[in-house]
Amino acid sequence: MSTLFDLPSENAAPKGRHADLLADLNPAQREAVTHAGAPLLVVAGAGSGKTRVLTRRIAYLLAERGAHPGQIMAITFTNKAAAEMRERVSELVGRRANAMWVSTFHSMCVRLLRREAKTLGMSSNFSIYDSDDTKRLITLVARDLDIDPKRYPARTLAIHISNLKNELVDAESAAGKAGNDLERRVAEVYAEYQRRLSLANAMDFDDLIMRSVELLQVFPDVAEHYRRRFRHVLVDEYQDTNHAQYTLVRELVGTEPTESGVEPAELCVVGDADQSIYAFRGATIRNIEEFERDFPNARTILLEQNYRSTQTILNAANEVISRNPNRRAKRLWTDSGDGEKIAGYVADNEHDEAAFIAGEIDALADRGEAHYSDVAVFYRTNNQSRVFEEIFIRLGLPYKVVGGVRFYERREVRDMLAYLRVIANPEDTVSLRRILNVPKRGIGDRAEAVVATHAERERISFNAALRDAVAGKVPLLNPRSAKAITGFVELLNGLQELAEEGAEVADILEAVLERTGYRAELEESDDPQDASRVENLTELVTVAREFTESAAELPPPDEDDAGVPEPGSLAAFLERVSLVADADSIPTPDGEEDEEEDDAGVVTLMTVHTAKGLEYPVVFCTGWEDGVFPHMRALGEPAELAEERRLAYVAITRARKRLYLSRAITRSAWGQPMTNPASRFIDEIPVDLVDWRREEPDSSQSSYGSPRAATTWGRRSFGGDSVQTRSIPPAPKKGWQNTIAMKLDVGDKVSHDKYGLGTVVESQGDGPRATATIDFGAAGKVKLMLIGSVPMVKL
DNA sequence: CATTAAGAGTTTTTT
DNA sequence: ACTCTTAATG
Repeated sequence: MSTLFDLPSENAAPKGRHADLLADLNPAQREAVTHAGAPLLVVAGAGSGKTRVLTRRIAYLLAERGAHPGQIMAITFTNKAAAEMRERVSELVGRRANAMWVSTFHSMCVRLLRREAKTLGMSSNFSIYDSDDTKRLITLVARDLDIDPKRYPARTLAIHISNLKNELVDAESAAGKAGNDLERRVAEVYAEYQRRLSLANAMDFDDLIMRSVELLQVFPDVAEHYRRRFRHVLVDEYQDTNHAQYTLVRELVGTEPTESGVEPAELCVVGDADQSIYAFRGATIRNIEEFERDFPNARTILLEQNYRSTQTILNAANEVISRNPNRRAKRLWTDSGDGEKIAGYVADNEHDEAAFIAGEIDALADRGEAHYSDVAVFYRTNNQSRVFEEIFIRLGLPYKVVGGVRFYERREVRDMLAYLRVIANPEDTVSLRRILNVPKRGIGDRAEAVVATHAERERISFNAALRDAVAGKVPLLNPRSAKAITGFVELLNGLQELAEEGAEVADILEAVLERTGYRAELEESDDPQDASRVENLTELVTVAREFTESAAELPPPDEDDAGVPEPGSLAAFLERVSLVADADSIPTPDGEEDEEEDDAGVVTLMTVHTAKGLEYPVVFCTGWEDGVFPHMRALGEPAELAEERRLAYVAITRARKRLYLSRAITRSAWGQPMTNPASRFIDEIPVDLVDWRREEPDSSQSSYGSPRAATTWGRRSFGGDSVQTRSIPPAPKKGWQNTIAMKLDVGDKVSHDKYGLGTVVESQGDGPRATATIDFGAAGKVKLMLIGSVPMVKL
């Protein structure tokens, strides 16, 4: 049916199409779409129609320049962006779009590596380790290498190894370049980590890129094959590429003709250095800044016209970002007018700030000026979401927090995925060790260590060592543990059989949940968290079910996609969940996603990072305080401060019509109230753009000694006017008493709920770090922290 | 081996 | 304040 519909339009006269594709573009956009030949950099300011340019360009390549869809590769950073691009191109060119490679860097590399696994001498069914798996493996490695986990935590080692991989430095060169103790340790761990990854038939996220680069560099014939095929390479969010990704792009398109005369492919990258907010993950704006140097003859097109925000909002954004040094000049403008002023609010504390925002949202909704779904609240760090949640719940404001702990990062989900991964790849040691004793089945640390040592000594995999344990070939193992391991191995065998018989992923999952007793354990528990865990697992089964069902509708795989998993298979499912991070969808302003309740939708709460790429009619930027935003850790580092400023720029430019900026004078952090000055970014916004609804109370007034709240209270008592309510100092919260450390001196007597009566024999420090050593007589001497809810009282 | 207490560390996180 | 990982103890 639909083919009949599609075909004529695809073959329609190019002229008609041509006009359609370019008609509603501005001159710069048009040029970006039609430019041919030399490498092209499109510097696309926020809201300047970047995605439109990319999709039109692809459509134009197909319609006007005789490109075949199979010759097009478009690379993004997120699955969401890839899906959107594919969809929008499909709207323009129909199902021909299926032959294009539109994917994230990582999916693209996985596809490449699975197809070419043989060339690299590996198996194409490798597992993909995410940062959690990576950290676990590094922990194991570091422990085996006797590295002090206090001095070199796995997290630190993982970050360093990741950075090295992003710079395409292998373990050997890392060892050669190591100039201090940390670097030598990192190099040592790096080498062993790689060895263990390969033993587990696994690659981490960074390997996907690095090995792909290696593939193209070491095997010129492979590189040529893909260059011959992909004549057009488009890269989105180019400012977020790291060195490895940059090199990958370079290898893909090539810089000069190959020996057999294949010309470099046509490259088009789109990005905005001002929106680079992932330097902490290895992204380098160098790549976009030096594009013209990297690719001689490159053409650069600047998109400055904005189709999203009011000029007021753009002016604020322009002013803030202009403070960044060494920046290429760029000024966003719009022809849609100034709009309203930015609303500012200075709150006494974070609760006051949240109350103001909730009230404001409520008022906007009442006046019919905005649906809840038009509104977003941004904060710098995830922990700031709590106060908003508290007050939104109290007021019954519908909201959704985006981000935080993601679905696929929840423990129960990861446990289940670990089972699936072991079923698909028994050599996946990290997953295997994760589920070894989950749920508890009597295989403790001791038994695990014995098996691991056996594996190491016999130079066999952990999986093989487990099977040795079953066969009684691990002498140091006590019989009880051996029996437990036998049970576990039999369980796995049964599940593997099920998978080999071709059971659906969802059914395998069900079998795991039943046979392991995982579900039963959660259902028996009376911890309310476990109830939601059961729900998450049910959700996971549903996801798996839908995954298999929708696989049937997928286009047939590429003819030379050997090694790429069968659609709908277990391997395909695992690949999907490894490379797709967000199951939680972000509510959209037009609410096409979940429009369950009334038409008003929900308010969206998220970090500024998460907000990149989104837009909302009404935006609340909260916590604009020095120390919060910009973050304390950025204050002393010019480079980091510049990144914070880009973050601020991203935040401001998300707003279409109304922008609110707020800050709190005091905010509790780490249990202690902190007084923060206004964010320097606020001072960078011209004063005439902001309408301050409330400013900082004049401190000279209150410094006269008489508490200002007390005086105003008495006088206003008859009017019932609540103007002053916000100035009333917040009532001390209950929790405060507990957060202040107990003051104990040597000789003091105490009573502890658990240890009973005791005498302080030593006291160290004060404040939140205070500790005391107390002699409880028969119960012995105990060193206790005095913070928090110590179940102890001073007598 | 499992349960509990102490300790340490808390920015952001597209894959 | 809070959460998670490691140490001590039943």
